[in-house]
Amino acid sequence: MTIEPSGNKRDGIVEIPRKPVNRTEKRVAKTQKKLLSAALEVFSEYGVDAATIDDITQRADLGKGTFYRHFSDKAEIMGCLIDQAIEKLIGKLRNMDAGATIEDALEHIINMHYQFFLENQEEFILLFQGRLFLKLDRRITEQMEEPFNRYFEAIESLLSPYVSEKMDMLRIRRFACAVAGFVFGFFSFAMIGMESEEIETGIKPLRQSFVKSLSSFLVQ
Amino acid sequence: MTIEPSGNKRDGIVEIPRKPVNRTEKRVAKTQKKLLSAALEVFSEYGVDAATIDDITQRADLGKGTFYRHFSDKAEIMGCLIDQAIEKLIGKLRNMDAGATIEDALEHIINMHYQFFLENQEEFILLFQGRLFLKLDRRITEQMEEPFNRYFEAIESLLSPYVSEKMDMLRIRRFACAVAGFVFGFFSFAMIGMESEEIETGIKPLRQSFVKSLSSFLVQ
DNA sequence: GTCGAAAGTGACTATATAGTCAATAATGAC
DNA sequence: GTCATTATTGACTATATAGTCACTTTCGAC
Repeated sequence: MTIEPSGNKRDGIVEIPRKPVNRTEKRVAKTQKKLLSAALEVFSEYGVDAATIDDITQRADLGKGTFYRHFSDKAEIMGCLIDQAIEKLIGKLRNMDAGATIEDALEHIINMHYQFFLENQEEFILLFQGRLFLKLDRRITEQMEEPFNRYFEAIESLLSPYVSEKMDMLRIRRFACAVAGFVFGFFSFAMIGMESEEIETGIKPLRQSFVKSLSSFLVQ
Repeated sequence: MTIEPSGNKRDGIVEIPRKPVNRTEKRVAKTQKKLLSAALEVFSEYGVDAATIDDITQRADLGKGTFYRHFSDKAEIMGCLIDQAIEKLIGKLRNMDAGATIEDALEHIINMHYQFFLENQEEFILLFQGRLFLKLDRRITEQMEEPFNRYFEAIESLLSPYVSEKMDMLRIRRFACAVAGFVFGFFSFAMIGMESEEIETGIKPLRQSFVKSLSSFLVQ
């Protein structure tokens, strides 16, 4: 049983990860999972750049060689984590009640981001770090942009029912940027001087205002 | 003439940087400036963690030892840059026309952020990176938080004239977080899929809506 | 011009990290 | 059980970076 070092979802063809059947496959899956969750912890604690492979394998309680059997380098495991996090966030966005108004839809989007932020602070930090890779290194960026585009597309498809035919994709993209920016930005800045409960009570009235602004922007 | 390696504004007492008088002082000032601007470039290109001292000194066309004569390490020069950037941003915020309405004040805040973003993309990236140091390493964080607090206070003092007496500081702080979050977040995300002109046309209607919502939030 | 003091230099050392690989352990097929 | 296959290991090498320091250059006082 050989593991393709770069055999993850990010290489064009999506690999169907069929359920592990025997002990070896289970062990491999368990090892990969340990590595991924250790990397997530370490990346969000120290930052992606500052984190070392040794940090990851020590946190995972595995030998260093094992890391290189599963991932070719730090960028690859980072890519997998970004993918995972975005999928989780998109999953939350998808399950929306039918027959919702546009305000409902917007509330839903913001609430789901908030929930994601509360439940997955490490992933939240990771996504924001990933976001900022943008200007940092073009090579990593291009590899990174694809999952973010899927994220924007998820927001767009949620909102397209409410949007007039004439509104072009660019306009919706702008809108998605604003939502993502507001939600991520608010929580990011809120972290500086606010306790968790404060964030909750603080975001509520702002969220209402924001929803009003955005819906009037969309239907205009 | 001796340079205190940690003799910058960040250590409690604010040092008055009197104008250089002789050639030596001019040379020192020039060297420091070269180091700072090289560091700014390098940090925003590669990321603070990934950037090395050699990157900085090579970019500045100076010997490595010179760096250590002016700054004790990377964190210190980073601190100076954050300070500088925040000061620049606060400076922009301050010069507001007297007799402005609350909508004017909000517009002004958002416009100044936008201008800062356009004119100082490197600083913008740096501040956002600094912002995220939060969860990454507590030691660096505490050193970092002080300028961000000054930033929040600048926003608060701009808005306090319009706010009812009963509104407590915490509430205003929340508001400042939301504004900063929205503006920084929007631009950060906008970078992913938008050209510069698109950002400008994209932000405009959102800004108007946002201002309306926020002012009603403040005066309520 | 001379001289003392401070700024600037870059080769050097010490250290930390990435990535390798020969050896070991676990597993499945028979 | 035996054996072939493959996952796992961690000591090892190669390399990159932080930080130092003896030396050179620049400057100002006289």
